[in-house]
Amino acid sequence: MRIATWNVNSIKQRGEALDAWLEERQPDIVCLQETKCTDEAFDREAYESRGYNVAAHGQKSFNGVAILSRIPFDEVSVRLPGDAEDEQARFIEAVVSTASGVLRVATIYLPNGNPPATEKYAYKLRWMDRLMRHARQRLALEEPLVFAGDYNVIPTLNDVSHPKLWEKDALFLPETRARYRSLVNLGLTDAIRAMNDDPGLYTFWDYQAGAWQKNIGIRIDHLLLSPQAADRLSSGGIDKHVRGWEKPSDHVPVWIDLGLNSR
DNA sequence: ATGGCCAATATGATTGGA
Repeated sequence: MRIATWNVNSIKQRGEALDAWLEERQPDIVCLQETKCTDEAFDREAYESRGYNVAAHGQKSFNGVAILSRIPFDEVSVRLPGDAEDEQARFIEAVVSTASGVLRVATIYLPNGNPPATEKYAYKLRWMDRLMRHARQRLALEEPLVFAGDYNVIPTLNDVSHPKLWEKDALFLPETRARYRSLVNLGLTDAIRAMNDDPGLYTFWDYQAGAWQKNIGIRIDHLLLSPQAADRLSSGGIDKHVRGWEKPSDHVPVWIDLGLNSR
């Protein structure tokens, strides 16, 4: 069972790249962020024709998430619980059945939070608190669970090429990283770090100032696993080469293989 | 890592991204 996450920065602009990458990587389940289109405008058929079931939750212009799955959805729910007033399209959770049992997957687009001294940062921290409460509840189910997405969090010094530059940024502030640690410390496993401790693993390179050419990047796209999922983790990686394609997103896909009888 | 980008929007300037 291959599960991936990718912040595509507009699904309309990324159609060709997404097609090429699906063909190359052959994921069973894909969590997408920043689709930037309404559910009406989402071209479901393009992915259904490739064998994927589609769950989309979008809004006009910004945000927007989706899950593509070769396995039919048993359940789909949108919006992170904990704030009925939150209108931003940042969360979908789905349940699928595998030969090895149930699998729960959520796509997450955690708020950026910049600039820090504003309501935007307060919203980010509140969203992280809600995510932690939700994760605690889901972990109690003791199921294979994957929370995958753009967390907009640089977890450690090992995940950034030029830490000085991010010192005062919402993605790297001590308060942000502490919230993220609390989330992980509920019992989640950062899949990429479980397999590879090397520095220089990035998932995002800014479009500006030649960041990609100079390999100035950060690791902010993560797959967090429940113990039942982590037990089955067999491999995974960051598809860095995709950043070098024509018309790239500023993020690249990250994927894992779980031994769950589909692959 | 700031001279240099990209996407969406009744669009040619502004907002959001990270």
